[in-house]
Amino acid sequence: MLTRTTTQNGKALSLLRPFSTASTTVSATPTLSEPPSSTTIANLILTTSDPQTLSKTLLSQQWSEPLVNATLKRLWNHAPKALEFFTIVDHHRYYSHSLSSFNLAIDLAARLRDYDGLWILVDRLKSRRLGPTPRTFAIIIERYVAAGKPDKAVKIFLSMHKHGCPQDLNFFNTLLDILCKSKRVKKAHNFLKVFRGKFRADVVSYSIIANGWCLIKRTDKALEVLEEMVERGLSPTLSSYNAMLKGYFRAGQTREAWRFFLEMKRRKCDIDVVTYTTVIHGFGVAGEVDKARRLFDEMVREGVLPNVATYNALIQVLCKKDSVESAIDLFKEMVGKGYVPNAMTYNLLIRGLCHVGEMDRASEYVGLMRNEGCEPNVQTYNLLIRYYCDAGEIEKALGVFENMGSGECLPNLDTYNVLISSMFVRQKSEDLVVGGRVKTPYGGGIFGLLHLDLDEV
DNA sequence: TTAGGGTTAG
Repeated sequence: MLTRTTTQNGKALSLLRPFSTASTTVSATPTLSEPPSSTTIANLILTTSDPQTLSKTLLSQQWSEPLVNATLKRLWNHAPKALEFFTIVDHHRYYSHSLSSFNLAIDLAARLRDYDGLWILVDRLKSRRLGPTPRTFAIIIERYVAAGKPDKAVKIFLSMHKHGCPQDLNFFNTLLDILCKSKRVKKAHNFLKVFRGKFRADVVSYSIIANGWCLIKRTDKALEVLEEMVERGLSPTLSSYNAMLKGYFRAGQTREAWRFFLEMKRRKCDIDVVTYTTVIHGFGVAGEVDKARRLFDEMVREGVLPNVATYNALIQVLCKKDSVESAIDLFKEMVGKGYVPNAMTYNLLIRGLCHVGEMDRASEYVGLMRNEGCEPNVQTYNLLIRYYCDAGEIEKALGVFENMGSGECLPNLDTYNVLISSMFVRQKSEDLVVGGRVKTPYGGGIFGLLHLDLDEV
C-alpha cells in the first residue's frame, strides 16, 4: 500500500519500500516484506514536510513497541519531530502505545521543557491505566533537576502518591541519588535529615549521600555521614567503603586513600575487584604507575580476579603515564588470557595511539574491533574526529563523520561541537563549504544542526 | 533506575 501512495512526497515515501526496485508498479503478489527499519522511518519523518502526508504514511504502517521505541531514539536529537511521530501513531486504529514508549515521549517532552505537554502525557498514561510508574517519575524528576528546578522535583516526589505511585524507600533513595549526581548534595543531605524517619532511611540512603559528598570532593563530610550512619546502628557495606576510597582519589588525597585501603584490609573487609580497580586506577592517575602494577599483581595473588574494567583501568594508566606500547602489551596479555575487550578497551588504545600521532595504527585498531564483533561507538568516532581535527585534517574528520551517519551509531552533541569548533578555529571558508555539504543522518548539512538542544550530551 | 570500579582535555 505504501508503494502506491503518490504524493508530492513520493521520493520520501519510496524510502519505506522494503526492497528498492526500479519499478513503480505494484506487484500483484505480496512480497515477503520486512518491516522498515527505524532509520528508514526516522529519515522519512525528517524529510516529509507535509503533516497530512506524514500522518497518512505512519498510520498505514504496522507498529510494534520495539519499532516505535527505536524510532523515538533515532529521533532523539529532533525532539519536536519525535513527539509529532508519537502523537500521530497514538491515533493508530490498531496500535496503542506501551508504557515504555510513553516514558520515552515524556523524557523528550521534559528535555524540551514542555512541562504542559509532559503532564498531558502523564494524564494519558493514567487514563489508560498504564502508569505512571516509579520509572516515569524518575525520568521526570531527573529532568526537572537537570533543568535547574530541584525544589520543583522534590515537590513532585512529595505528590507522587496522588498519581497512584507509591513513595517508598526505594524511590526516596532514587531521589537522593538524582540530587547528588547533579551535585546538589547539601539539598539531598537536608532532605535526608528531614525525611529519614518517614522513609526509614537505610544504608543505601546514607551511602548515596556520602558518595555525593565525595563527588564534590568533600571527603570530610562523606566521612561524617558514614560515622553518623554507624551511630544510628547501620553498618557501612563494602560499597560504601569503595565509594569513600574513590572519593579520596578524586579529591587528590592519595595518602588518605592508601591509609583507608590499608584500614579496610586490617579490618578484614572482603576487598573485591571494585576496590582493587579503584586503587589501581587512582594510584596510576596520580602518577604512581609502579604501585598500580604492584596492586594488580597483588590482587591476582590474593585470589581476586581482575575483570575487563580492571584491565581498562590499568590500560588507561599505562597510556597516560607510561607508554602506549606497554598498554598494548597488557592488551595482548588480557586477550591471551581469554578476556573479551569491550569498546572502552579499544577506545583507550585508539586514543593512546592518536595521542602519539599514530593515526594509522589507531585506524587499524578500529578495524580490529570491528573484526572482533565490537562495533565502534560514538566515543570511538568522536575521538577519531577530534584527533583528525586537531591535526588539521578536516576532510578526514568529515570522512569519519559520514561513515558514522551511514551506520547505526548516532552522532551526539560532542560530535558536532568538535567538528564545528575546529572549523571556526581555522576560519577557512572552504571548511564551511565542506561542512554545509556533509550529509547528516538527519538530512541537512551539519550547520543545520546548530539548534541542537544544548542540554543533551 | 535501590549505591560502589573502567573513556575526552582544558
